Amino acid sequence: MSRVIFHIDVNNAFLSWTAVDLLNKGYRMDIRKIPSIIGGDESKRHGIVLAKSPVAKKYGIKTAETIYMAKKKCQNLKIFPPNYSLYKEKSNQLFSYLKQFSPNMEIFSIDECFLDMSNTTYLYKDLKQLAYTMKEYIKTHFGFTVNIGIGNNKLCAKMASDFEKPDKVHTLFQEEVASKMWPLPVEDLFMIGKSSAKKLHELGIKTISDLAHVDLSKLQKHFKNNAIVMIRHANGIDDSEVTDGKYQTKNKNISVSKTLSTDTVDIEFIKKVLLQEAEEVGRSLRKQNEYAKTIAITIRNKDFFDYSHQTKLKNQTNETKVIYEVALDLFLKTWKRDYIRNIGIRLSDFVEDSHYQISLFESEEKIQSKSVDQTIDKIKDKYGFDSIIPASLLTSSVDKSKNTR
DNA sequence: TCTGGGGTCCTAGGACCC
DNA sequence: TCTGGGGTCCTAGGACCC
Repeated sequence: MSRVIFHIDVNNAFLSWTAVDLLNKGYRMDIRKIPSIIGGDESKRHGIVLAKSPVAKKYGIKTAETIYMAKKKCQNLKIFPPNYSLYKEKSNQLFSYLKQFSPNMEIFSIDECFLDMSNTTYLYKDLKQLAYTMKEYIKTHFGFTVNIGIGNNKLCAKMASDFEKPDKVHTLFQEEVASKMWPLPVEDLFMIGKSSAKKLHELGIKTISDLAHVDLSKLQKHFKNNAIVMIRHANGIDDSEVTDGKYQTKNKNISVSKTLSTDTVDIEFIKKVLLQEAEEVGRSLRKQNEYAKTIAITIRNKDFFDYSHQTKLKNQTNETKVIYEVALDLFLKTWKRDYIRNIGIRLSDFVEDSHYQISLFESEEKIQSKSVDQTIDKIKDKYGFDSIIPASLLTSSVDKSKNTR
């Protein structure tokens, strides 16, 4: 019994959603029809392209390139700031609509999901027709367009939704792989990024067809175990399941990082940033009721060189104070005294309970610190993240803007 | 010229143990 | 002077995704 999977992908999600919002607010122009982008704030050194209109694409503008470059390619480019809470809202709207069509939906990102339609054939005679119905409903009721890809597995569905955009339904069934997917350049294949594409080209592998027919042992010399997956993908083979939210577990790591307003060696300033970050990751971890065994700090210097350092704790924690102290210690041990552009904290190795040895008694101080966290979390749940700020942050100019994408 | 942020997964290499 | 091998755990760094 072969499976049927849908992949639904919002066209230029951030830009489309901002366009819909502006139109709702009486803005006269549809920014999808002009050269426009959603871009980060250059003054805060977040100056990259987050999304582009089809017209901007015609100018050669690419996602994730610098706004500086994008402006060079198109003089009259219109730039709009991102609005993450709006995007979350639009995303929820879309997913709650789609969920009615199958009990098995996997949310892949804020603007993409998979629907396993395999066991719905008794409900819908013509699944391709159903996809068109969904697409039209979304367009007329929500105001933005999607691409829907249909295939016998997740990979094919995802590749299909990427074919021609926007506002299209495409199929990529097993028997269509050779005609529809093999002619494409190898870098179009899911999970072939810049680095793999470069190596493949050097090996004379230019198309997905080339990759589908390459000798496994030859490829393994360059890609190790990954070669197997690459060749399977090139042949349209993928056994992975659509995993419903109820099986989707909590995050396996939680991280936060901030690009500073200027490159700095000011340790007092860095301490303030670390404290704020410890508060953020600690809170996220407490929210999923887990404790971290590993804490890491990540540093990016002014030359864009990244380095990191991590440590495994004897006793897992989710306390802001402990996270901060460990992170600061790691930082001081690692820092090369170079000018810092970006600093972050990452928590990983989660466990569900806080039980550890030395349980004869917890120190008074520790119990107090825990109850402080609980109190702060409660207040922030009620009044918002910025309602309580550690005293030492009140005088700092740390950028508190958060990215929810 | 200026280059975000938050995830997942994998691998190389060192430490350590038997 | 030449000197095992395997397993496991850990860290750092990289590739990829949106």
